[in-house]
Amino acid sequence: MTEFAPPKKSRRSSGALTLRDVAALAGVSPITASRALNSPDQVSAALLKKVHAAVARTGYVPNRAAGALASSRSRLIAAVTPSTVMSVFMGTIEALNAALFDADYQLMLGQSSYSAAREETLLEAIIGRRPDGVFLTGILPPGKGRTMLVASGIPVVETWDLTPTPIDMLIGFSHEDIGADVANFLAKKGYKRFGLVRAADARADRRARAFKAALAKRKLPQPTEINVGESRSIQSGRQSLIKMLDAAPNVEAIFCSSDLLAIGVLMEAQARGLRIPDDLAIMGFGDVQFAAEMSPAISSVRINSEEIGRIAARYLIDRAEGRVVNEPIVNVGYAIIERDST
Amino acid sequence: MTEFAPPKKSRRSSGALTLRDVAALAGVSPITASRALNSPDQVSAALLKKVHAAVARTGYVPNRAAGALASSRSRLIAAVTPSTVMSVFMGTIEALNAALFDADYQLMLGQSSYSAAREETLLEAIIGRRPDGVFLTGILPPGKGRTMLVASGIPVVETWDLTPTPIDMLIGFSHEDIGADVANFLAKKGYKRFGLVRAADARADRRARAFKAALAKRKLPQPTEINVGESRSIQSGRQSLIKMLDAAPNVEAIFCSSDLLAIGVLMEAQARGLRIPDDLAIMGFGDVQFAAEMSPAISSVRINSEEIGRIAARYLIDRAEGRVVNEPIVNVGYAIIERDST
DNA sequence: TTGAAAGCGCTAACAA
DNA sequence: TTGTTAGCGCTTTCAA
Repeated sequence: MTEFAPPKKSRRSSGALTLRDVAALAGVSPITASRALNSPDQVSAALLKKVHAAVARTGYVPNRAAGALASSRSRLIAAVTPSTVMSVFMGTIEALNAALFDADYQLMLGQSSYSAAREETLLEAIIGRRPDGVFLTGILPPGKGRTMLVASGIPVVETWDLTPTPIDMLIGFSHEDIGADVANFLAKKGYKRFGLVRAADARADRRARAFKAALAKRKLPQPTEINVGESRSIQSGRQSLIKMLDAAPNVEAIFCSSDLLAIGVLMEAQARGLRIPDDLAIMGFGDVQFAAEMSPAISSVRINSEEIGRIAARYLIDRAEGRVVNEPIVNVGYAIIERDST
Repeated sequence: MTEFAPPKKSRRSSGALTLRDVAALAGVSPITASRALNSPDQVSAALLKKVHAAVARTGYVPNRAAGALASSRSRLIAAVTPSTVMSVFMGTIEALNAALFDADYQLMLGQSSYSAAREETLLEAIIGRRPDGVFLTGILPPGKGRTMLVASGIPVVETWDLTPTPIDMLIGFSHEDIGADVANFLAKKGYKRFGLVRAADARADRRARAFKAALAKRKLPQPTEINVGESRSIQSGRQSLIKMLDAAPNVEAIFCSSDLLAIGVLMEAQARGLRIPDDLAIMGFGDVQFAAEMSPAISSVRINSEEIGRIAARYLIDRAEGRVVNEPIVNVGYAIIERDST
């Protein structure tokens, strides 16, 4: 038995290569190997080269769970999104993920659910990973989940909405302003009888309320409202128009809470031979790619969802690295995009 | 100074509550507290109650990074997906995530890119987290990334394709069979002049090749092919039809590599007054929700993308918990859904 | 610039 | 059933 026998792994070891092995191979101490990988400017060129050679030879990949434990920095960001396959939120998540990746952070994904209990479980699972930041789609209402998150001290960004009482940082826009602006926009075009086709979510609710208030202010009649519940499909848009025409045959302009619903309304209108926008005007929300690609192209409210993701990434990274975020509340605004359907 | 002074945290401590604190509060040893939380049946009812009370009182959330390090089990699954916002892959990821959540696993998301270097960086970042499993959208070609993944020993599922040489587990279907089946399906309907509108990806490529081979076998003329590159929008579908009609004015049936392209082709055809399917038949791929909701409804190839996610979750969890997966290669198949466009 | 010692918060292994 | 001890693989702290 020589002194050069391969290191005996203890019974508990996972058997994988460790920094200690690489350091031994390079003839340096583990801490020097660590520095060579994490802060190379603190290590002399000669040792740096030796360590890199050892890493290349062995294919060593540092264990970040160990690093996270020792340094209290996980380089992990958790995002919570609603579970809607084709939702407008995907653009945000992709932009967020791309920016995080460039800064060597990882994204953990959690799907929020409508059950409060599951939501708490999700938040607890997230906090258990000790992420350096949490991205929330929407704002988190008071409750046990919010309390836990606040208590954890983890930096949080809430998004897609505005509130005077955010947990921490906030990147969004005003749904009230949108509702009012759309009402005024349509009223100025001369429409007088309005319809609302909307999903059952809190943000759509606030847009709807502001829409109605703006009409009232103009002494215009209140809109006929069709609530499609949780569903957000083209199909439910079609059915909504059927119901709408039943309840209000002479409706002139419909504001939909998503582009998908707007497309459904458009298709049903076309199937019935209604001319768009002469017989019926349609306004969507979200401005997803194919709203513009329909014919006639659908007018919509554009949200810069990628920008929300990019700013969120920057803020979360800044906070993770101890920097102060000067403008923790950002209103990214929106734009009414007028196309052929209004 | 009494013996009951609050525990002094060392300078290195993150300051957060630890299992040790909870154990002290409950009057038990840390390992008993650990067992109370992880394997409650090994602990007496009396101590269990005490520990739970202490947890509830303090709001303690275990640090899973520490747990992962000690147990070599991260309860983390990494998924690699292409970065296409509205892709058909989202259904798979959502199903995967939902199933993992129910089993108390977390999902880490990585976006694959077209650059091999970035792909390696991504894989290295993933391996660094020591996930208990890796989900890959598609199959990983030979290269450094694949070598690293194999060397890591982490269970892997490749998906959405079939190959005789998977890294480990495989859940997919045959793109060759689809190409041939679609060709035969359309040929049997009497179409004779074909078109192919397709994105530049390997799987679409194999469907296209099989499509052509099947036509050749039937002594039918080869299709006119329009390659849209990376783009997958409705807009590029529309433009493809313009080019197609330019190159082959009397094309009768077009097979598109995605439903989005098919919708574009459909819209452009309608704009030109072509009757569907009399003047032109259209077949999509993916069978996303709105293919069925267009009018005319678009025929497509249905893939059960949720099932892929569910099976992948089950397999990965089985392997993470030391169980053997008996059928590591699964062909989930597909179905040609005939609607109004063919 | 380099290293030794100690410890991050948890669990495996062993013993009582 | 409960506890003691000794790590998991890394980084912080302090000293040379």
